[in-house]
Amino acid sequence: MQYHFNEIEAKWQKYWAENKTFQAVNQSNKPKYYVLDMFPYPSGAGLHVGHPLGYIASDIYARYKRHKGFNVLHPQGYDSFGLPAEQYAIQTGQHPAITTETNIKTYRRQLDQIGFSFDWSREVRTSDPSYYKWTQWIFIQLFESWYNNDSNKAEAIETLVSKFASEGNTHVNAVCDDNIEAFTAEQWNSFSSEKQQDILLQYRLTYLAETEVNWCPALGTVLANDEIVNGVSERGGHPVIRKKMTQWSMRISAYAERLLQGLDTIDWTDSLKESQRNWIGKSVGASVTFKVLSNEECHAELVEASHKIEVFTTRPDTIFGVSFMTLAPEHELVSEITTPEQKAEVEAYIQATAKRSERDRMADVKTISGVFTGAYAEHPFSKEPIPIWIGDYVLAGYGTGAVMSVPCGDQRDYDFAKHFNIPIPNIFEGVDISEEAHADKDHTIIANSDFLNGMNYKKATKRAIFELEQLGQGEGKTNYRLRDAVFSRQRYWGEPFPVYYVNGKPQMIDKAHLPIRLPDVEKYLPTETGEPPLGRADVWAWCTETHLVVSNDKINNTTVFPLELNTMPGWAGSSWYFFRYMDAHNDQKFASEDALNYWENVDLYIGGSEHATGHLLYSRFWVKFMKDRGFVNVEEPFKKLINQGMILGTSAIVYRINIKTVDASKNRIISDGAFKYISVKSNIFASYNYLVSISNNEIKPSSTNSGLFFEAKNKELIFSLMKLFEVENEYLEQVLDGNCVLEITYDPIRIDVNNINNSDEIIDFDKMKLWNEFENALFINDSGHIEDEGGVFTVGREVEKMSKRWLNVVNPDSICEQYGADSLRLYEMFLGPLEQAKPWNTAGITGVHGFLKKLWKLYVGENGLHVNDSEPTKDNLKTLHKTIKKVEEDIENFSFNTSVSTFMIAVNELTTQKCTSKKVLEPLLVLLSPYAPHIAEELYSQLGYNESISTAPFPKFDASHLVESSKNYPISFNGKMRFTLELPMDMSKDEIEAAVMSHEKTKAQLQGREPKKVIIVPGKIVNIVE
RNA sequence: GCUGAAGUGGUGGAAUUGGUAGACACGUUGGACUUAAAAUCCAAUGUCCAUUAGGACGUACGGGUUCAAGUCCCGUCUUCAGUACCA
Repeated sequence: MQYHFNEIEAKWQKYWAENKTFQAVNQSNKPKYYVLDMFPYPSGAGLHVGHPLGYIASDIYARYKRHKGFNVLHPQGYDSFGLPAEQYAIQTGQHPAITTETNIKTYRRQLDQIGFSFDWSREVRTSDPSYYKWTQWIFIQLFESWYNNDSNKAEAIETLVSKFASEGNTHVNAVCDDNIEAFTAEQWNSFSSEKQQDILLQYRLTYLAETEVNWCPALGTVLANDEIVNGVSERGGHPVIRKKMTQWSMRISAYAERLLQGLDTIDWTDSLKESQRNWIGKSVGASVTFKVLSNEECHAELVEASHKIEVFTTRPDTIFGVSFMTLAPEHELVSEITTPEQKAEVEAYIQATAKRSERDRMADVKTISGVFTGAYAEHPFSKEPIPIWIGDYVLAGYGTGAVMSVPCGDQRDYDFAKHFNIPIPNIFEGVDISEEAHADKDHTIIANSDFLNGMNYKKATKRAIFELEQLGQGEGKTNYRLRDAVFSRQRYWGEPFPVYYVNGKPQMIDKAHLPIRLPDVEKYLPTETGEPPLGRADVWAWCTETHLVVSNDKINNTTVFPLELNTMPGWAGSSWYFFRYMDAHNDQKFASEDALNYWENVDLYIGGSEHATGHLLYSRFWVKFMKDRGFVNVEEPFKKLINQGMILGTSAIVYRINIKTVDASKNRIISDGAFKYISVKSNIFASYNYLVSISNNEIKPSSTNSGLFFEAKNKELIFSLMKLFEVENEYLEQVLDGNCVLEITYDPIRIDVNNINNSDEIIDFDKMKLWNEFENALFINDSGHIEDEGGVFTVGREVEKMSKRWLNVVNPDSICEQYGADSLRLYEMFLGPLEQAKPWNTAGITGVHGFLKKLWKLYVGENGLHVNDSEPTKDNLKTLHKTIKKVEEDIENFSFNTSVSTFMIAVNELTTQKCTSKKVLEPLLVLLSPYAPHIAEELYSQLGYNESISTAPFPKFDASHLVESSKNYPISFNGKMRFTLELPMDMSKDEIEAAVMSHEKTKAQLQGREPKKVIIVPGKIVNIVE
């Protein structure tokens, strides 16, 4: 009986589906374990072999945990709102829901054929109204919450309202908008409802705010920074302008500190935690207020009270080193403080910066630019006037958009000061600042700084803040880089907001009436007036009497009101989906309390590192919010997280050859295509091996750049090349005379990797000729013959990102068909460490496939099963238990590549041992089952079981089988291993030394010399030092 | 620049605690079986020197610690990823 993987795999996939083998239950005596893959977007292109890598790893772990006696939740679903479906809809008019449905079907088929142990009964889709109903519900909860800094958590907005009503807002310690007016309880109670709503909006965790965005009028949409290249849209090259728009925002900044602290409680990689830390960007320092001196006279008595510049600094200890101030060109005070003499220059500078995109400004770090405003600020302590400059190295969006410049301690300030000849006072004891700024704060003593003299960074900072507070001109402050997150998208294919507007004030629709379904539109583009696509919907108004979405023409602004036209961003649905899997069909709650209490949070989360600062930060924010409001009882969504590395493609390259004769100075081309073949045929392609061989292995053609490959100088070679290319005689003579040079250049051309065999050779030339480029082409094969096709033709290879563009995409469908899902699963793991990026090369899969065949043969012979009840030998048990130990350790460490090797070694050994014992071969199947579940199930059933192998207990490791009686000692001389010696394990050090020293090879090695020292580590090594 | 990861045969990679570097595979070469091919099986395969015995070199580079270094320490270089005028 042979190993018919296709039949076996189809059979077990059907069995698992019919028997609901992997359905998780919400009540169990077993301990729970929750394994989750990052939410996939079902793209139209389907899966390539890179996609399932993480799924295979998590599946192995999930299956392993089932063998270990856990109740495992391992669900899967789709983050099915998103741009590609919308783009497709814009182009074709096809409703995105239809495209999405089709794509999901393809995805599901591809996932099923790989044999994942997903519990599909819990599938969720973000675009399903029964799901986004709860996304809308959470949005409303955020709207109805504020962040209380005193209790350090989010609270219901009612608690804020009652505070306002009883004591006004002056004692409220909340995370809110800047520049909020103070009011008393009486004032609050006398405010109109509209005014009250306006005020509350400044406190809510989701709020409407004016945000500056990159608006592209031609596309009618907002673009992300990386969608803009050189100030125009990447797609289409349309101009982009900065525009203020009213959009929903999320007050994630309220959670900055908790998001930072929480990182210490979770088991994520350092690099991931580090990028979240960077993103949150906490800096501790002080805010300092500088008074602006009046324009007329720079005397302290004439300080104009109305103009103050607030700055944030991490180095209040260096405040006596301030020699100028710099404002961002966009800073609102710039126009007010600029003196008439400087006005023209300042305005020109502001205009020039406005033209540069934010990205350009950031990319260009070298150019120092700025303008003096003519105004001066007063130093809070020395009362000296300080010139105020503007410069585009100060960003409007960070801190207060203004800095106190301390050139001696900050390199950018230093460069600026040098460039504009501003004094650079030195306030560090014994430090030379003639060449560059001195940023070190740990080993530096402050000098020339009045009351800070002689203090170190820590002391001086404390004192400076204290003194600033005394003056009322500053205080200690912690600043975060993390900005509130914009939550509105001018798109169609996303969650609609449950929001309508009364007199322009947002109102939440009552939770009882959710979901608010996405309306139909006849086109998926923005409206002519620049409104989002939902502006095209005819039925998109809210009736407060019937609680229904009604036709727009019923809008009367008394009972029927317009609905929100934006939709939610992609991260809305993905920020909480892991809770929905716990209770996917609940229509009363997003998940029942019982389910939430049982499953808690995700134990193991696997996905790509591209979500480091998006999804993984936002979902942590939402979970913390939901915890605060008592909806869930966990503080973090993902306990352990692993980033799988990208699988890269191995592109196949052929070299298009150009032959020219040029004059000896190489300036003038004498002939370009003066060859018979070129005049007849369009293209000549050379094989990699040919190109390497004619250059005597000196040149390896680059796969990415075209260029001069070869210059023929050698007469013999010239002859052979001319013969090969049938160069016309007139040139032949000139080349031989040395008047001309034969020059060969090449262009690398990628061809489909699926047309390459295991030895990097082209399989099918006819298939290739379907591409224009290769039609009628000629091929110089490895042996140097020009042929229409055929011969051995080796391609060059280059590792690059797997993408259609490079023709290096390998589809798992064809792998499964040719080698089976178990081979695919094993090979993906075998490629290398999970976290590392590594190239895919289909050629190698024969190795793991051969292993599976060998495994099969260990159990099944030509006449059926040859496993029996014979007692295992000592060797059998040794092999088994060493495999158990290694595989278990590997799985716990997510080192799946090494366990595949371990399986290979085990099967090689057991085959050599001719093992037929069920007592060894059965546990081996359980070990293998997480990796290659189909073959494991099949052989397990052939051993006589009617149940699935999926919950068979994981074999117990017994160390007694690994105890060795002897050890093959490496005998080293001065650390170099010379020979090995088999010695009993129970020998003492002295006995070992005696045995080694008396050995003839030792004597030969020493040649009579007396060793200085003999190092013996029993059970490990012997080292003789001469 | 900063942060993180990494650098080992022709290739993917192994060596988890400092203790026989290159496991396990791919590829290559030779052989068996076959009319032939495929499949399968066997053997060799880091580089160099040597007929053999054996020897020298070898984990990006330069130092160091140690009886012993891919592994630890110092310095340098390179690659990849993320991030960036963050005050």
